[in-house]
Amino acid sequence: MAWDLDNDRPIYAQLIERIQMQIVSGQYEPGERLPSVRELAAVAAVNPNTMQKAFAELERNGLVITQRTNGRTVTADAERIQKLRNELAQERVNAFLVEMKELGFDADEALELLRKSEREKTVE
Amino acid sequence: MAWDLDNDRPIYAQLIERIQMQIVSGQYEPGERLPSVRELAAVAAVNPNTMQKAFAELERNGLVITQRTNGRTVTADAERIQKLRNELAQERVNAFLVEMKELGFDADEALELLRKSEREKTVE
DNA sequence: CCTGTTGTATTGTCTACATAATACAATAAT
DNA sequence: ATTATTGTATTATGTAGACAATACAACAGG
Repeated sequence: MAWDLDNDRPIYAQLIERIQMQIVSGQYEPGERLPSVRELAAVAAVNPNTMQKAFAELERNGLVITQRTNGRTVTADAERIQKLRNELAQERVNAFLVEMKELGFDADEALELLRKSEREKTVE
Repeated sequence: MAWDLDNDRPIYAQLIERIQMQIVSGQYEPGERLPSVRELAAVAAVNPNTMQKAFAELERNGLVITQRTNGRTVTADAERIQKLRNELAQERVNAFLVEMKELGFDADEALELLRKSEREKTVE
C-alpha cells in the first residue's frame, strides 16, 4: 500500500515526518531494525534515492543509527524518543492555536470546537 | 514587511492561504477593494507572476472578483465568507485531532495539552 | 486625447525535486 | 569462497515552481 503522500510538498520531507511519526508513536520500538532503503522505497512507492535522502536526514538528527552494511535501527535512546514526541505534540498544539486565532477564534472557542468535534466522533 | 513564507511549500499556495485568511478573518471586508497584483507582490516580496497565479486561483474559487482594468474586490457575499471560515476552522480541528492521534494522544489528552498551553500563555 | 494603472500573457533562465538506471564497497549469510 | 544484501554515489532526464524582463489591451482619471 503506497503511502498517502501530498504532492504539494517535497516527498522526502513527508517521508521524514512519516517515519519520525512511526518511531515516536511506537510502531518501531527503540533499537528495532528498520526495513532497508529499497524495501521501504518499494512499500511507499517512491524512488530509492528519495527514501535514502529521508534516511540521511533522520540519521543526522540521531533518530536512526546506520550500520554501514547491515541496515539501520531506531536509536535505543527511549528517552530521546519520548522527548521528541512531546516536542512534536507541543508544536502541533501551538500551531493549532495560532491558526485558529488567525481565523478569529480565541482559545476558548477553539476548545469548544474541539469538544464538539470529539462528541460528534464518539457518536459515530 | 515581506510576508513570512515557508520555503518548503509552493509560494503561490501559501499566498492563496494567506489572502484567504485575511478575507475570512475580516482584514478585508466583503466588497472591499484589494491591492493590485504588483502592489501586493511588492509588499509580500514575491514576483508579480506568482501573486497573479495566487489571485487567479482565488478568483476561480469565487472569493475575489476581478474587474478587468480596475482591480479586484473581495466578494460581497458575506455569507459565503462566513461559511468558508467555518469550513477552514473545522478542517484545522480535524487535522489537529488526527495529528495528535498519530502521536499517540487521544482527544482528551489533546484537550488537556491545549488547556495547559492556554494557561501558560495567559500567564505571560 | 493622453497618461498611468489595471489585469494578463509570453519568453527565457534557474533551481529543487523526483525518477531511472547503474555502479561500487562492505559484510552478513551461505 | 561465493552470493546476496546493505548503504551509498553518480549521471542523466523530466517537471514544477519562481523569478526577471517585457509586452499589450482596457480603461479610469486627468
